[in-house]
Amino acid sequence: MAPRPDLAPDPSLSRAEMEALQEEIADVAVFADRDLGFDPAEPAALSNPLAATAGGGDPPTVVGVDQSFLLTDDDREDRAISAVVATRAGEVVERVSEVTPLEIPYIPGLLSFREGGPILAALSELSVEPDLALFDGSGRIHFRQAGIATHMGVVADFPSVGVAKSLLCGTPRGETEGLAEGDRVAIEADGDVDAPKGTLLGYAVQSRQYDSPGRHINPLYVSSGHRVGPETAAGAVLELCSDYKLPEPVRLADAYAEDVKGEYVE
DNA sequence: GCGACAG
DNA sequence: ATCTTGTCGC
Repeated sequence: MAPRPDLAPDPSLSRAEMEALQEEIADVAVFADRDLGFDPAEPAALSNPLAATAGGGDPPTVVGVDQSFLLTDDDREDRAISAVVATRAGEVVERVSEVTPLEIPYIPGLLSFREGGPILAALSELSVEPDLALFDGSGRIHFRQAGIATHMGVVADFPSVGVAKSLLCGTPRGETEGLAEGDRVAIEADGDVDAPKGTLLGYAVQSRQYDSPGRHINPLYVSSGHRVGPETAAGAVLELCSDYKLPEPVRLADAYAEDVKGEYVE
């Protein structure tokens, strides 16, 4: 495979052109493990220093991507702060951020056309090569199987995973309320998705859960972005969650994006 | 017309 | 996403 800058999100396209581009993205995307820089059977190498060193070579580089926003009255001068944090065996090795003007409003299903450009701008400042990139949003769990994680993975050509806090589309194969920590429930294609009904799109993943009843934490919705299969995606996210609901790289990117925003306000 | 969806 | 106080439970 190779990077596909020609498929980068262009905010000036018409809605129909955006949707057509997403169909093309989904067409070239690989929703299975391919050329991974780590062993999917040993996800511990992603966060555990001991397991990471065991193999002999360099520990895989895992990056988390997230954004914060500077919103205005009329949403014509909104800016996005994109943050990327790179980790290796659980340690931060690099972080970059970029402030970018936003061209279009948020439209469900077309998120990557609003936020994708800003994210690519930040990624271009990164000096390390990601072995895995985690995004705040959907991957294959998308109407046209081309969520922001898939779009970014295909354009930059690195393994990517979508980590969403709510379900965009698709149907869980079972109950997703009050799951136990480590549980996963398959999300399959339904009539709203451009894929054969029943196609496995991803998993509801319970990364954290309270011990006692009463209150419960909602699961994350994890899906393949590009070059990662659904099981590996779910396993990687669980491995990368230590003490919080979000996988560490994404949590760190979220905090960094908030920090940078703080320098523009208050 | 009804339904309705990441960030 | 962002704007915000209090409040529940460990």
